[in-house]
Amino acid sequence: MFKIDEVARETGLTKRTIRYYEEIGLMPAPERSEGGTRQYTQAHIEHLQRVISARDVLGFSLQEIQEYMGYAQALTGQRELYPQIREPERQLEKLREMDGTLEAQLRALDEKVGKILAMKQELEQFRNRVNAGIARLEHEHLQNEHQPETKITEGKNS
Amino acid sequence: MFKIDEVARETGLTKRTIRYYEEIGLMPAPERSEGGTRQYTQAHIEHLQRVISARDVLGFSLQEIQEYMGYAQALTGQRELYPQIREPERQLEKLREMDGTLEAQLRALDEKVGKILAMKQELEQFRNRVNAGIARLEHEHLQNEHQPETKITEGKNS
DNA sequence: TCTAACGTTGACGTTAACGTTATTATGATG
DNA sequence: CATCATAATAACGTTAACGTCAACGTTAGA
Repeated sequence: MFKIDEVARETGLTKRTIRYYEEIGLMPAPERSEGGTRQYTQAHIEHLQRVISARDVLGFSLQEIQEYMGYAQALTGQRELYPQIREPERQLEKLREMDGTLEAQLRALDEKVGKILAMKQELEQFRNRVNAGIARLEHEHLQNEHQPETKITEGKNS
Repeated sequence: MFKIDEVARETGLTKRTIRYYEEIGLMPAPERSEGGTRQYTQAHIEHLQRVISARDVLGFSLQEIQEYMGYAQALTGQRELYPQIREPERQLEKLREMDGTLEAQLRALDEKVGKILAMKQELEQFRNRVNAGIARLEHEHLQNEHQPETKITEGKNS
């Protein structure tokens, strides 16, 4: 059982942010002590780390993360796969819908990876040009150190 | 030469956003007609597409994109590699600094790719579980369709 | 038990990234 | 050259994602 300050240190979030994520439903509300103090579990910390990952890495808005986390929660078993649905036909429908959503999300991730790799290539190309410039300047610098006087003293006398 | 509305259609940005990006220095200010109308070139469009990519794919803030675009601009030749610096020693220093920054950016991109792939794996795992659930339900459904009457009519007569 | 440190709940403030509206000027077209 | 769709500037509005501050309750340790 952790208090909010420890969770903040573990995750790097501020206490305000942690409460805010609970407020907007991005986090399951933790149990409270008799006095009202929030008591977090390890699962809460891991949940927050997923949220951070989605936020920072994918650049998702917190709204988008809510959808994504719906599946992540199910994945970690914090929530049942098909909760209170009794009729098997509705269950099947729901599962097929989830499969479709997941497929779309996976495709989106592939696309992102592709674009990042493209940017990487551009940056690498550019870095090569920079390195070529460095090499050239270093070469010129060497020239100037090995025969510097010749040009300067030239045409003075003789 | 494009007017702002064509640029908007090409890039998918609104006119407001295009002007805003110019305002905060995220875009080189285009030439103006005598009357003051902005006249964009193909280079401007490509520039904007890079900005969009960095914004959407990497989730960068516009501030962060400014730094990134410093290099991207040099890459497309819209800006010289080492502009008005005359002293070769300062040039070398500058180039080495750029190389360092680029290396850091490349590492950051690698890290992002890694995290995305990790998320992909989790989603794929979860999708497998969903598909297993679908298969199970479909199987049960078949059972119910092949021998439905037997149970219902059973015990009626005979 | 008392107190210092921490927690909670409002409530208002802030910043980035635009949207929207109004007013006025521009430019292609019949 | 008249006009009608566009463009520009200015200014205020909006939303997400928190920060900050005040007032008050809780908790753990001397």
